[in-house]
Amino acid sequence: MELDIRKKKILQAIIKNYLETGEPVGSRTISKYTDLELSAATIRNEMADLEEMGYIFQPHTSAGRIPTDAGYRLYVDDMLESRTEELQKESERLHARSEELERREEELLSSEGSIDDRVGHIESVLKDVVKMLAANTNYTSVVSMPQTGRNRLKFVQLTKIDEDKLLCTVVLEGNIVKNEMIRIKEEIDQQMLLRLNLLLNSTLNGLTLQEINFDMAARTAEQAEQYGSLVSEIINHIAATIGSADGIEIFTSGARNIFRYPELSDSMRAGELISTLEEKELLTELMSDEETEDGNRSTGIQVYIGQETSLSSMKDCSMITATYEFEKGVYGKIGIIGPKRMDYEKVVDALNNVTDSLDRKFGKGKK
Amino acid sequence: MELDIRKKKILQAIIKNYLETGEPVGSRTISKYTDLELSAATIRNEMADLEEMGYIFQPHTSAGRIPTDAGYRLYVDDMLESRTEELQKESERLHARSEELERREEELLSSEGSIDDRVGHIESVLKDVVKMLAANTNYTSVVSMPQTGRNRLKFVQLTKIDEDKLLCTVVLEGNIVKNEMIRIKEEIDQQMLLRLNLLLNSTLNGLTLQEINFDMAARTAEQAEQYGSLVSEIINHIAATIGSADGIEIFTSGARNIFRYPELSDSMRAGELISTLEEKELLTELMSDEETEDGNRSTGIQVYIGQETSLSSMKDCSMITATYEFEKGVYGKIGIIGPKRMDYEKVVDALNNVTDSLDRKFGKGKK
DNA sequence: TGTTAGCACTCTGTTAACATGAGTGCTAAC
DNA sequence: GTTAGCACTCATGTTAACAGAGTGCTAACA
Repeated sequence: MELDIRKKKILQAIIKNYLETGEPVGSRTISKYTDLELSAATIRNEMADLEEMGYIFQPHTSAGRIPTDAGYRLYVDDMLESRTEELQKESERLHARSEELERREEELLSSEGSIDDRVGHIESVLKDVVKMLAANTNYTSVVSMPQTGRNRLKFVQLTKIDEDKLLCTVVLEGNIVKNEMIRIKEEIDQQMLLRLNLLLNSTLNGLTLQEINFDMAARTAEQAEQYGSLVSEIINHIAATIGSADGIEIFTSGARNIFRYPELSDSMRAGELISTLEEKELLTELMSDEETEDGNRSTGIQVYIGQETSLSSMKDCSMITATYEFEKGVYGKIGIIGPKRMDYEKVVDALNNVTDSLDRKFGKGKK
Repeated sequence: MELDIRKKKILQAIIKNYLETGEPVGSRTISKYTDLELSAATIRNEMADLEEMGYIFQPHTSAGRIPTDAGYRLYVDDMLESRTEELQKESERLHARSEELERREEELLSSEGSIDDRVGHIESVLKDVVKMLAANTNYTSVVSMPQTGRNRLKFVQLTKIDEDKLLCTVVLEGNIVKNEMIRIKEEIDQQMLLRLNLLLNSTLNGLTLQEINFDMAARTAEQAEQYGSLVSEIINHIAATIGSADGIEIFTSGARNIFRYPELSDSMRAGELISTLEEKELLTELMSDEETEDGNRSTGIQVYIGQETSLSSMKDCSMITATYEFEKGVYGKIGIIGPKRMDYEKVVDALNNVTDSLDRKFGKGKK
């Protein structure tokens, strides 16, 4: 069987209607809803075909039709295609369309000082953005802090805080900073500290977690004379620190929006969803900046429908993510989680706007 | 009317029964449940009295009775009293009783190195603890990072990271560390950086946020000669950093446990609760380490029943918090949120155990 | 005077029967 | 290929009946 234009139009009409109402949609509705001027009976025949092709299904005999994941997929792909075309042709119009949204974002993001304060405040900026996004879309939204690709060490520094405490500051490429307080057994003098700092920096600079191994820790420790054991422990700590930076930090907002959608809000489903949002580890996979080279990568928009996320807790959800650039080569992701019948179009627009703003604010230099 | 022993026993029986079943409890049940050997009719009379006194109420005519907040209060206060007595008399038994619980905690908390790694890992330790607590109690649990009382500045350090970036590391009393990346307009040499560090430390050391005002920023800036404007901006950043440290960091776990309790799990209520758990700001008040000097302060256990939290989202919940000591004088709180009919006794025990473990691990030196 | 048995009354939750309405598939006619 | 008509199915909502649990009250009892 072939998916001709008419079938596609009907499918689109079904989906659009279902997105709006959330109710199974019947042939009569479509007959009136579209400009196809077809009777309900005809539509019924076409719908039977569409069902056979796997794009729609009936929740029970004698109910209207609901899109399947495949149906959504088709719809979304079409939408994304026309969206990117549109984007290329007249990106301004896109902005104008959600003008109000953007105005609010601008307001939120613009607050300049004579020092560029962008780096220190990412966390709060992202929290604000994710909050606003959730409030504007009525879906749950999620953002990940920028992730350094390989987490190369850029700079280490030990500082004496108390007689028995050293502060170990680790800066990774992409200017991710981590601290660790280390308690030491015997006091250490400033002179020695300076030497240790030099030693650590010269040895560890530019290395990734994988490259800091037992062997080199031992060799470095040797050079530190009587502080050998201390140094090797410090290196362990540094490795652990880098490792912990590998865990992506994620913020969520608008979890309660789940309850707006009956298909997600029964105890079981909602509980599972809330869990994954709270524990965040499970979201890591979805929010990590993996390198896929499919067509949509250009706009950075990625759509996961139902099972496509491979998280069982999200089998009734869709998720849309977009990538923003923090520093050159350092990306983070921002996403929206909603019911499968979410307003994909609106969400894609909203995410595009947000990432534009973030890119302007952070990455690609302000306009 | 007087609350004699018999009435108290009946009230206790009602509450105990309600905690177990979650159903309104009737006179017949009590007549059998207690060792008072009274007929249902008698109990009914007493219950009418208890209702008049405001300790119990009927959800509707011809239903059993449910405790009011006042009823719970009475019950909890009695329980806490006997608990602390018991604690003083034979604290070992208490430990033995929840032996299994404690074993798990110990396992979780004990992992020693030759460097004392306690400081760097609080965050992960607390996350583990809160997770375990939620899993063991089947309630939602919450923990706050240690809060420095007044957030005095202990140490500042500027470090050059790139030509145009300084890393500003701020250490507050209680060894809370904060970083901020500052982008500067013109490069600065090491010599000058050293001087700025000295200047900043000598000026700001020991100050709280309140004490860092515009006036002194100006005076300090003067001393920095051509870097005056830079210094005053840096001071602003430092102030902001301290300010942000005032915001308590809170982790939650087991939010989904809300759905175990029907009285919390309808969309409205659950949504509101999830929101306050997600946004955390609202919890700040409850989790901040204010100095009350009521009796229960000794054990650090605090119980909020229903409206007592003053959060409307938690009007159907109870919350129990306990205080743990991180460093001398630096406390954090750990708490449990559940339905009003939660198992107060079990939760108090669990919290006592957890804070004991944390104190042993962090504060009062390992045993 | 405190306690108890008995009884009428109230409210909830469940079940069954029934009507309604939306939607389908199929057939026959256009 | 399209449409009108019709019988059939299924979910939903309403109503009535009924059992069960619990109360308050009264009268009897120790």
